Amino acid sequence: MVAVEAGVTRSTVSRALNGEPDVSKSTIQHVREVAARMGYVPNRAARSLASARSMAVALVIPEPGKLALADPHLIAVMAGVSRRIEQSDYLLNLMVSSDGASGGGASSKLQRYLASGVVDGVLVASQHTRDAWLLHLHDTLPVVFGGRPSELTDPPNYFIDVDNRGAASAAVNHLVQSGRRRIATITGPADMSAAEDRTEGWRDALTAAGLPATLEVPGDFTADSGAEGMRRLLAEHPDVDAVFAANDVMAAAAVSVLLDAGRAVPSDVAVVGFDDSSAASTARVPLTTVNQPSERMGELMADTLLRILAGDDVPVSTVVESRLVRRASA
Amino acid sequence: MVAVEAGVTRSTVSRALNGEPDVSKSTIQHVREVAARMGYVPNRAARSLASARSMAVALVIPEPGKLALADPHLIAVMAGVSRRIEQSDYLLNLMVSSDGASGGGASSKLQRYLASGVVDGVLVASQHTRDAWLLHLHDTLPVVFGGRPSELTDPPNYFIDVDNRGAASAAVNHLVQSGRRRIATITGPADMSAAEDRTEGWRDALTAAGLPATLEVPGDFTADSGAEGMRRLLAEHPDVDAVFAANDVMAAAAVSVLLDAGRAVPSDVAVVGFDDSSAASTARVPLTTVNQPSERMGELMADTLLRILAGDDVPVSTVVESRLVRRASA
DNA sequence: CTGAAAGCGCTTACAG
DNA sequence: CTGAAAGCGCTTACAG
Repeated sequence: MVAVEAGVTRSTVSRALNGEPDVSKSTIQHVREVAARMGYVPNRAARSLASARSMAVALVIPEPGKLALADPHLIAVMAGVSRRIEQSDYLLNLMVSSDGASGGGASSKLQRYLASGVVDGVLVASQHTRDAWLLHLHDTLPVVFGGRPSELTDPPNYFIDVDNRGAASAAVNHLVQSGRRRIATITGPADMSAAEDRTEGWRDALTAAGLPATLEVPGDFTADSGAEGMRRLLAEHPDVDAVFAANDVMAAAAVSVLLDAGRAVPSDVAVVGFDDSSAASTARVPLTTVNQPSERMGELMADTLLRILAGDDVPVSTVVESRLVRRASA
Repeated sequence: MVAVEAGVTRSTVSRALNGEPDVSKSTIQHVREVAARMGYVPNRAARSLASARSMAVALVIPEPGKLALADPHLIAVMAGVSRRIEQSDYLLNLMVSSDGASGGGASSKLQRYLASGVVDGVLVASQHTRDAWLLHLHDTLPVVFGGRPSELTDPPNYFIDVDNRGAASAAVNHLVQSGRRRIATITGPADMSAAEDRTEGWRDALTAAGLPATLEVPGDFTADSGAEGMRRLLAEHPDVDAVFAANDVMAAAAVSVLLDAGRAVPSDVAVVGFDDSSAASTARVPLTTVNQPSERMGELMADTLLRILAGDDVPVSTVVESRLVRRASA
């Protein structure tokens, strides 16, 4: 520590720079001036080692990079997380895991990283049942999930979410109210709670209306799967008159397929999405969709983690408002 | 180090785990087994401190989070970087800086981080002249830029790029060849070399064709600026018959404004974009645009940095191929 | 309010 | 091929 040249010991310098309570104002002032003049920046590794805190948090996205970054909702969550963390003293460590298989290569690489002390806390952007190990990560580190984890654990996991089931039900009910009778759904990946809940909501609304909940085709939140799902619906159920897609990306793709097949949207087939992400407004027919405050949710995730790290008491789950946004597609 | 229980010293454990050359096969095997059984993961801070290497690299995006993550080209670059780094032993540290001002708060926070030894190298996703300090970061750390830096420095900076000027010129020439005569441009931010080069390319093509290069309105790569630019062009030059937008996001927004104004695309006004990002195919009229292999460029950036870190000799600049992709808009 | 000293958990010349 | 020892650059009880 060259800053010893300020005329005090390293201990004092350390304390002054870290703004500890019991240091005289004048010393703090002086030390900081000298440090600034010398362009001194404490070595982070040494600091971590000595203080047992890394002052960094990880944002884990357990999806192959390509997929993760193609989803505008996830991107918005990231933006929110990034914004909130930036305002803190913490550093953001992005970790996109391309594992795929259960506990495969990349995933265990990820596990090793998280166990190596590089971060003080973890944010999980989306979780699949195949990534069950994430559910127990909180035995080691504070963790906050975006979206309800796939399973309830005993010490529960913190999470931020919307009422997926209720919101989906309201969206489908809008279709029912506008006179649709053959309402299909293109689902999200079966191993994610948000997707499952949205399908349940679709079923709820149809059942309540006395309509059959049979037109269900699987998707995985990607545009390709949305297009494929829509094609299949048209082939197998040409009389379909409405589609609830579990996210906007799939809804936008479905709209494209419909238009290309000569079906008018919404007059022939109405389409509702979920997320109200950028995909909703740029779709060929602007989407009626469920607004989910994705960026705000990212901020809340980060904020919750930061508060846990600060030792505050925070609620285990935070459910934010969602609402149906009416545009042209339904 | 609890793994001393393997019957050897810490030194040997360290060497075995790090796969150093001069350790007997049997020892390596044994130590690794014991370590795996005990779930031992070396502390990264201690390792960094002792070895003077962090085994992490930073991806710096000197844009406000909102902006950065709204640009599909940058997202693709990120995906490429992430993919390549994932395959290495390095960790990816994402740093989105919202500074804005010259050397302001967030920017100096960023500078401190980079100086604190958290990373062994830096990737810069996009650079503005206002971020001049980035140009000299290579005095301290290996750095690779995405896109030619705004200024030539003496020890030059490494970068990956496309021939923005040539590609833009070819794109505009396509408009000229198809009979357009009043060809406007909506530019990117004036403080970025890629934007400047694309405007030059537009000018080149018009000059070569003996057409006036006067219809130039400023944009900043955002959808809003593209829409605003298009509105302004329509108001001030209602006879415009083609537009070269410096990126797809602006081009897609321009298409929307044109359609809403009752102009047919491309028959009334042709539109060409740049990037061939996801915005090109999802535009209301699929965009004719300059394909830039964004994800590949991200991979190359990462790969170049990794090779520098490995001590290899690498070329200062790598220019990848771009090509005009014809779709419906021009 | 400030010093002197120990220690965080590894790696790495230096011997052997 | 492996040990013993020093040291990486900080923080933090412990005294005073």
